[in-house]
Amino acid sequence: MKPTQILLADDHHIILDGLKVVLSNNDNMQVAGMVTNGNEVLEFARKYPIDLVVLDINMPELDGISCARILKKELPHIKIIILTMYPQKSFVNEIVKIGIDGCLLKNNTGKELITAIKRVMGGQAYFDHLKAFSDDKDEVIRFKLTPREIEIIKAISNGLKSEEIAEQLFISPHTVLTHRKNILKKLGVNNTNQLIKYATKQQII
Amino acid sequence: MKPTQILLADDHHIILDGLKVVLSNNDNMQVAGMVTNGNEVLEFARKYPIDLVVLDINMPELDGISCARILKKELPHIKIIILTMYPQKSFVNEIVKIGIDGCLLKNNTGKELITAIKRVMGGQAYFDHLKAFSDDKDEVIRFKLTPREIEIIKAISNGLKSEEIAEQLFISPHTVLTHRKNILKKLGVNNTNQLIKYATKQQII
DNA sequence: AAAAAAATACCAAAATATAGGTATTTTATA
DNA sequence: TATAAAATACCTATATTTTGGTATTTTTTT
Repeated sequence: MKPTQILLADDHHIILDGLKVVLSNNDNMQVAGMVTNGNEVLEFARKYPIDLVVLDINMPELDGISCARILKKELPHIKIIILTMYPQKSFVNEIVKIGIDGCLLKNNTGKELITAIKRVMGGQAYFDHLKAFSDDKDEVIRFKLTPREIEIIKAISNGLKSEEIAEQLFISPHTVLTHRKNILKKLGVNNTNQLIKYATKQQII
Repeated sequence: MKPTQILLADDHHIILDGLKVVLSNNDNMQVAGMVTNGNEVLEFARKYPIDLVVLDINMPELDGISCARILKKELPHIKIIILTMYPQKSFVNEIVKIGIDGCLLKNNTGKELITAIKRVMGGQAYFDHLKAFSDDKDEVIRFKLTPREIEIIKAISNGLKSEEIAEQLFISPHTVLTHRKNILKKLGVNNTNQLIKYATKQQII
């Protein structure tokens, strides 16, 4: 059987190096390429016949999730496994929607990645940390932020005050205040400080 | 020559796995152990004769920097290389003070780690990303936070208000306000929102 | 023991955020 | 084309942070 052609994507070379060696020990898997951002993933996937991509979420230029979305539309036969540092609930929704095949945390052995790849190539989904990722899916959905809200959060985290945000987005300061209220409520946090910590950890910003 | 005995410390197993394989290809280096937090590093180092530790900064229980500090006092012959995700200016000072032997970013090839280890074992320091780490050392020193200030920042990021922080630390609310003022001034940020973003990115919290 | 750094405490005014609402318009989606 | 979701806007009151000061005590370093 032809070995599974795998593309590795992570902006940290040392992780790529590690992953490569881990997978190289396996006869029916071959690392076809290693790239460091989402755009390079697309370029590579359009050019070479790969079977599976291991995608880090946080990459410069084009992040893993956005990349996966494009990839699944353009080349739906390519399997996608997301490899991330932390469980990011904010993405569960997207992950399911896009049709990503597998998800696992970096806090995991190489063996587990191999298991995941095998499972996914066999047509099954692999969400080892399903619990961590979606232990309360409804909650996640309920808390889903709108694009505008994410814009607002980013502005807040940059230290802009409501009035400045309003100017920047050409809307009324009242609207900004409303957004802020909604955001706090959705995320179940009490104030902006908690919001920023949460958003940073969840890598919304 | 006896191979260099190396202890790897990172809270992400997949990185440990990767590092191990990368180093295993080298005859005069041997991975003596792999651990996932600072306390385990200390336990291991007290028990087994290791030559060098590769330390991640961000680990649960006992972080890399604190661990290095203890290690250098207790077992000064052990070389320490810090391996971190981002250049964290806030730590440059500490790194120099503690006498850490090397520093490199995870965004780096395995080859570079091997080079670093060789260099460090040869008695030299290895700060490949010295520039990233300390392109403005004076600034870093000027901006250095006191332990108390870091405590305050953590509390703020948890969403506590000044009064609550005061209660928690058994000090006057006025003192908390003073600390907050000093922190903002030291870090050159305009408000708490910027502070939290900065602190999170720099991984002060 | 002296000097420097860190932690402590207080005052007062101005600026901002938060909490409680209601309500209309625009944009997606079924 | 209905319907739902998102974005918009406003009001009032209270809570909290931020700014600009001064100053003493404790701890650390030289």
